[in-house]
Amino acid sequence: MPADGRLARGDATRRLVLRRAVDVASVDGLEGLSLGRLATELELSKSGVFALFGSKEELQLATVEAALEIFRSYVVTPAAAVEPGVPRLRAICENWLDYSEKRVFPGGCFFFNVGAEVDARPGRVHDAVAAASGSFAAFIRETAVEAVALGHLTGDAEVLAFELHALGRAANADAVLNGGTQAYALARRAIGARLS
Amino acid sequence: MPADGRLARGDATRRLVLRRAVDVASVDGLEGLSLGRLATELELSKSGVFALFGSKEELQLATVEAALEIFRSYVVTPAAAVEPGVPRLRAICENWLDYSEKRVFPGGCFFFNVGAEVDARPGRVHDAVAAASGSFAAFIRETAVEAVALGHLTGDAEVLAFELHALGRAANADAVLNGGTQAYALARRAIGARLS
DNA sequence: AAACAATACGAACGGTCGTGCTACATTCGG
DNA sequence: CCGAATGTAGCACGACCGTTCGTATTGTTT
Repeated sequence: MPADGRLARGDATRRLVLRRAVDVASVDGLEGLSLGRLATELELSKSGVFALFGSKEELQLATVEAALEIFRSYVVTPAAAVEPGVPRLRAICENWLDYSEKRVFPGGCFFFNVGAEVDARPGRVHDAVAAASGSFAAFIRETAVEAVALGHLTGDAEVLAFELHALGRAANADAVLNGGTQAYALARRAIGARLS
Repeated sequence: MPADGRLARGDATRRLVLRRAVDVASVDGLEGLSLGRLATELELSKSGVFALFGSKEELQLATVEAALEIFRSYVVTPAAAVEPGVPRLRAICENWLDYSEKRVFPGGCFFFNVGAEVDARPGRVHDAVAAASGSFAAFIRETAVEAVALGHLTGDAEVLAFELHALGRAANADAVLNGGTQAYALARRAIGARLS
């Protein structure tokens, strides 16, 4: 069962496809993903890629899942290892800004772009993206609540979490749309003021 | 020249098409706009719609222009009539949140969705969207600078403008993606704290 | 060794896309 | 009133889409 060469090979191709898929989707959206394009770029057959996922929607869902794993490994997991309260809050914001600025995905934050794409369209893809986005928002919120409980901060933790999340996303949006890094500097100043 | 029945008819059809186009694009994006779909929904011929714009890119540019006019009439123009400084800043934020919440465009803020779609793709459409978005950001920034100059507020006007813009967009994003109006309430609380 | 499962392929399907070309009313300027 | 300009329709095109099918290959299981 573990030493199954077929599954191993299939998984390797799957990973290859998904690595490309998340990059494509971060620029052209999940609708801009096309089986033919992926197959051509990776020198695979279109039907082979299709067979790997079963349908375009399944490919989209797998792409969201793959992007979530990358996002977690860059932003959430390292921040979760930092001591609770304001230090962890700072880590979340800084990791996220870095993740956006370094273009872990070439189109900027994957979930920002894809979220805006599917926000007004019902379906399983929408739900998957909303769940991923919501779980990150919850992580910020819980950390903010903790920071207040620990006496690191005063005020409304929910509003603070909303503000921090908003500032990061705005920096990503402005930087990707207009180029330059000025937006990140503005966000860092605003976040710093909120967490001092 | 003014009493040109042909041009009048052409303009009327053009307006008809664009009104639908902005609604479609706010949900499905500028790439989701298709000549065939617009023609079918409006009971026109595909080639007729095509001839009206000359190319899909021209249709997209005209759609952005039409959306900008609607945006201005709802948000910018009424706010520009309010006395400068903090009152005008409040008006901008409140008009914008209303514009998003009332779903002037069915997919939420047109420029938020379309901006995320074209942000990482070069071209004339990208430039048009970036210019529109930038001019609104500049309007907020100038109003914030004025508010500081008038002594209504202290602090960094650029950062403040960035924060206000960020809070509005985040409210739009969360509300459209997850439903409900809680995000607007959070944004209003945060904006109120920033402008008191 | 035989039966089976999974990868990957090439070819083809019906459909939609953007884009031309042609044709025909309608309405204009002279 | 006539020729030109214009709005709109019909039709066909090549390209690409997601999907299906048949098939060769390869690894696993019994």
